[in-house]
Amino acid sequence: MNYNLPLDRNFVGSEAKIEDLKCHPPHPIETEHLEKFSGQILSSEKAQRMAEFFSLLGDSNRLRILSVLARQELCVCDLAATLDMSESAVSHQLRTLRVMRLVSYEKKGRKVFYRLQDHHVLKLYQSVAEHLDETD
Amino acid sequence: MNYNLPLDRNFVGSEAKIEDLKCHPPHPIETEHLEKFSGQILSSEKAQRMAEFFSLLGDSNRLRILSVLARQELCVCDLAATLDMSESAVSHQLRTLRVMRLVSYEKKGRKVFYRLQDHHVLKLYQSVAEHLDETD
DNA sequence: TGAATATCTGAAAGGATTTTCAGTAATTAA
DNA sequence: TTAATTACTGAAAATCCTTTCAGATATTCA
Repeated sequence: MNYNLPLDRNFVGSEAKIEDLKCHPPHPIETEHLEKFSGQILSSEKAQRMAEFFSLLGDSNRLRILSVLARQELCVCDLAATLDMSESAVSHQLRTLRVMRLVSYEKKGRKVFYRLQDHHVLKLYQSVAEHLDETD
Repeated sequence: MNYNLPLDRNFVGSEAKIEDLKCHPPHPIETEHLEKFSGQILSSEKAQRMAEFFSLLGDSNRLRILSVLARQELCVCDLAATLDMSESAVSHQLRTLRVMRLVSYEKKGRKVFYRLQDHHVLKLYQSVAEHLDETD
């Protein structure tokens, strides 16, 4: 991703109630403001857990794995062949998805079949897919 | 396995070819199934765009920035003070959020006030927050 | 039994991302 | 006008992630 859009520095400033928020001297006024809703700011701990969840879906190969498993359960080697990934890479990603309880598995002979476990992600997936369709 | 969700338009794909599958012996039953769905796998291009979107939410500091902006617009230095981040780090993150059109900004004097632009993310945000509350 | 297959694993390589650092520019205050 | 404040930026440092590589184990097949 390349984010190289310059900020528009010729922005026409509008009249504002700057007295509401002043950074200096060290935030006497807005500190009160911030305290008012500080109890509603996402805690670092919860932010971390949410970020981990979103990050799970933040990899194209993991998304493709999930999209295939949404259709049918598959063994590792079929997943690898279907997605054109190495079996080792697929296995590593499946472990991540396994640990985070997004997929479950069942061993059959020397193969291991994986399937979706968390159907909640499908709704997120669909929601974002539609969103991207809209804004394109 | 079909979970009966209208996902078909999300699966624009051509990557699954039965002859690519290399499990030995190839599974007769699964192979038939795969053929049925082979045109519906998430394409690499779309997977990439979806992954970029999810990755945006896959950082705890970006999530905390969004959670604060969900309550009120704020300038960079107040964001930095509130979130205990350097102003530079906040500025870098705001740029990515800006480029991806999740926030907009307005310059007032020497301050730049940021606010949420894409309220779609709030729904995703709340959805995952609730999900994590459930499963804890 | 020995060979082939399927999967998993840790470590290292190779990338990508995030923060810090140092500097610049614009605006305001003294 | 000069100093202070606010925000942005590129480059480097520090982190984090993903894949490859080189085995290891278990299962099936001939």
